[in-house]
Amino acid sequence: MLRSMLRSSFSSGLGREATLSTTALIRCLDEAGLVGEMWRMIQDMVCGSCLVGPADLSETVRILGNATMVNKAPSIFYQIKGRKCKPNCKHLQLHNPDANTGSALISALGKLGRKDSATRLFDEMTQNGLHPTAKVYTNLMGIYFTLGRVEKALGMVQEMKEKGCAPTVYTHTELIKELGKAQRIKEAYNIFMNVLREGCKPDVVLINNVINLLGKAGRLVDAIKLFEDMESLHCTPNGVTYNTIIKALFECTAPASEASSWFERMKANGMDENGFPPCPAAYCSLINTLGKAKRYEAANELFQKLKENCGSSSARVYAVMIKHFGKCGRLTEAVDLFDEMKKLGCSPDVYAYNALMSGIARAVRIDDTYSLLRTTEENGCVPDLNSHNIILNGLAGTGGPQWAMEMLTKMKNSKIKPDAVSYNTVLHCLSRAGMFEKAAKLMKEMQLNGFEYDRITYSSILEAPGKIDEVRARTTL
DNA sequence: TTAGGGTTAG
Repeated sequence: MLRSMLRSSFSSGLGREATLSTTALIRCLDEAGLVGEMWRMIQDMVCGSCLVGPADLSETVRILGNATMVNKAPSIFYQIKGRKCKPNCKHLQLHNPDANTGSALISALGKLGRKDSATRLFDEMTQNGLHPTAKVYTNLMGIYFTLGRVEKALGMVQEMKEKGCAPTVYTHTELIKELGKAQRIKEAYNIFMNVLREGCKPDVVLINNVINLLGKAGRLVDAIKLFEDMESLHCTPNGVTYNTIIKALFECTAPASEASSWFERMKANGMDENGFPPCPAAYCSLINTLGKAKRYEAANELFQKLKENCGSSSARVYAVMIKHFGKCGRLTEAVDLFDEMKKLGCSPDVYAYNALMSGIARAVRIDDTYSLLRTTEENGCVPDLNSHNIILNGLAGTGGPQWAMEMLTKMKNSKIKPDAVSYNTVLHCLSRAGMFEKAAKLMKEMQLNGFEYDRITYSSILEAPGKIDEVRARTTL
């Protein structure tokens, strides 16, 4: 019924009004989640005879870009532009809707991974006399960063300034975040200081980003100083700010008391009222950081708190906790958690299975590991390369070089090919057994298959002989 | 459009 209603509305009018109503209907279909209907409607619009204006085109591309149909957006853009929009383009080019279309399309192309098309479209837009908005510049800058073209990205900021387009807080945030990722911490921090000096008002997201990169670089003092400065910058710290600081404290191996005093401070600021931290992602990150620091009890406490506050947990955080329980030998608790997640209707994914499997393999229960691998498959979860490496490691531990080599051969003949981790695992096992010739041969093979030796490769083969001597020394005593 | 989530080997 809806479809016929839409159809009649579409065919009843001619020209601009009809198109406008079509766009409105497309928007409705999008909001209602009727993706199939929406797509048919758009195709009707494209194939029909009425003119599609830049505003409609812009809106359509935007909807497609935001919906899961991002890959359809460019083709629609070019179809309409080529067939219908052209006659109007000359005088419409300087209109905002066309700039918006280009902006939406650049964003869609970026999401699609078609970065070269995005940059080309940008050039096309500027050559046609369109003035890109700050949003477009920021978007394109992000694209250059992901392409690893840092200087070109920085050039975008320069260019926008020269063209009289003022960078926004989004631009600064993106710029500082990306420079941080590229390990150019000092530069990022200087840019932030310049932003302040130039009188641009930072917001809490920008500051959180700066705190985050300072913490990651081990500049804890600067990170905390910035936190203290927030009040004078008229920014109120939120849950993410506190989490970022606390995470930085853990990563810089600050004393536990210092981290808990920040927890208390956060609670005192009312962050606990609405369920702290504000979202499970923060918990997950903190739990993992605590586990890595071998502070398993603290990790478990936080995990329990997450369940209390959010009612349920995601498979991701379960996998993290299961992994850490397995690592510290608390296998029973790992298994209990695995059962608990199933009972609560949170079906384990390959990460959860791998986490449990590695715990079981660590406890040298290779048969159980195998049976878990089968269960993984039965539950529609496809074991991946990591699952195989976990089994390989278990086999190497219990059955020695022979089992390890057998499994490696099996992997080479199967769909899931061994990677550097697989080779390192077997190399370690061979060296431990004193089979250095075989190890040397395997290293050659590893290199031939395109895997470089890394720190772990060397430590695997070099530490093992030392251990053999230890064993010999003990037995001759 | 902007911050924060998990895999294996030593």
